[in-house]
Amino acid sequence: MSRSTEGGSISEARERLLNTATRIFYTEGIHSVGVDRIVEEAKVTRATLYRHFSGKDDLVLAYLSLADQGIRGQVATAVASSESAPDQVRAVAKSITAGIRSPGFRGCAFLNAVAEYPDASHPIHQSVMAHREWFLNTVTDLLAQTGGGPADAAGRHLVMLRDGAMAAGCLFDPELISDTFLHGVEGILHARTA
Amino acid sequence: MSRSTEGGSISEARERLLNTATRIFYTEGIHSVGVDRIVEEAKVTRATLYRHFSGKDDLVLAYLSLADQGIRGQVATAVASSESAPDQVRAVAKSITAGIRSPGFRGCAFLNAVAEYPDASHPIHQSVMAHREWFLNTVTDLLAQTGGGPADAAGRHLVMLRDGAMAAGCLFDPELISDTFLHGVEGILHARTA
DNA sequence: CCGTCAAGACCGAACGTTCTCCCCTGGCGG
DNA sequence: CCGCCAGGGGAGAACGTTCGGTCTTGACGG
Repeated sequence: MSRSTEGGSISEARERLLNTATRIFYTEGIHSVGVDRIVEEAKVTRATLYRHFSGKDDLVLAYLSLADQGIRGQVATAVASSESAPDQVRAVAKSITAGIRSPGFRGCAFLNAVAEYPDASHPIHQSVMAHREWFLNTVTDLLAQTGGGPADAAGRHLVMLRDGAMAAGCLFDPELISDTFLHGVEGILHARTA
Repeated sequence: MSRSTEGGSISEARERLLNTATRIFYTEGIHSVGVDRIVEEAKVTRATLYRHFSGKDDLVLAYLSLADQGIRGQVATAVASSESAPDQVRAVAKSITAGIRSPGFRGCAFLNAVAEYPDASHPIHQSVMAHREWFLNTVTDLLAQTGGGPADAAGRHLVMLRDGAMAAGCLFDPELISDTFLHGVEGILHARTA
């Protein structure tokens, strides 16, 4: 476990910092927590934080980048789990509801972040936009493979449903939200394969 | 214009304060703006703010209450504009897309606020929840009047679509979002009246 | 020797909040 | 008519705390 070979540029303190920041930013928001909290709970000093990140914004960017990687992996796993395009869409939808049902779910990290950074020129806002663009393209491509012509409208429909499910998933019964979402996805699929 | 009779308990400074707070909180978020900004742009002094509100949180609550009143009025107008239940749902949906299309749209004031106040015990969080409960009940009642049995699932579906449309409306082309949303609403209606 | 980290002092600025002082206006009693 | 005063509002200083960020010192280990 202490094997830090292979490149070796990975700092253990940096990892603790990023994990702590991820947990706190996700559950409590960004503007409302100061670097003191993160530094304290990560058991590092301020100097260590600023040695690894250029500032708080950079830490937030790293947090979102980590979340982005996680979701991309999750989608890739879901797509790899099925053969047919419709089932791949269903698998992606199921992975979303799995997140909504999981304890500690606090909504979409990206939607939450963009609510705190409305300025479109801000790097954090742009990071959110980039993630959303990737996700829209990914599900649109997936839907296109189900046949039934251009999937742009269906892709937007699916993303809209996902955004609503993610936003409400921590404000309402997660089971009902998940059921409603999956039902809506089946509707989108049915409209294309019918 | 200076006629301030009739009760006269309405303070002109308070109104300026609340309007300014509404504009700034909605467009820039809550935690990221200080009372100094609001006080300055409302052309009042800090003392005046604290004479009318018990603190910043109270001002935020008043902002959300104002937004709540606005939306309730908007829904009431939409419902009154049509005779049949399906057309009333369409009218409500159109009023939502009108908001999304309007310049300066920054998403749902309540979803944005709750992203900054994840703590369920916080009064601001609870204020958002109360608004959302009212909205869900309202659209569920409306859908129930279209016939087709219990409308709980349809109501949740509609709210989910609305949440997604409001969340993405300021992150993507508002016209495409509006079209996608209205198309989804027609789908919900079609499933009930078919 | 050099990079990493702990520990903590320190900075200027902004935070939410409270304070005092004074002006202005309107109502009321003498 | 006049004097008084209560109260809303403006102006601004100041409160103590926290913010994000920098700096120093010294211990440890490759």
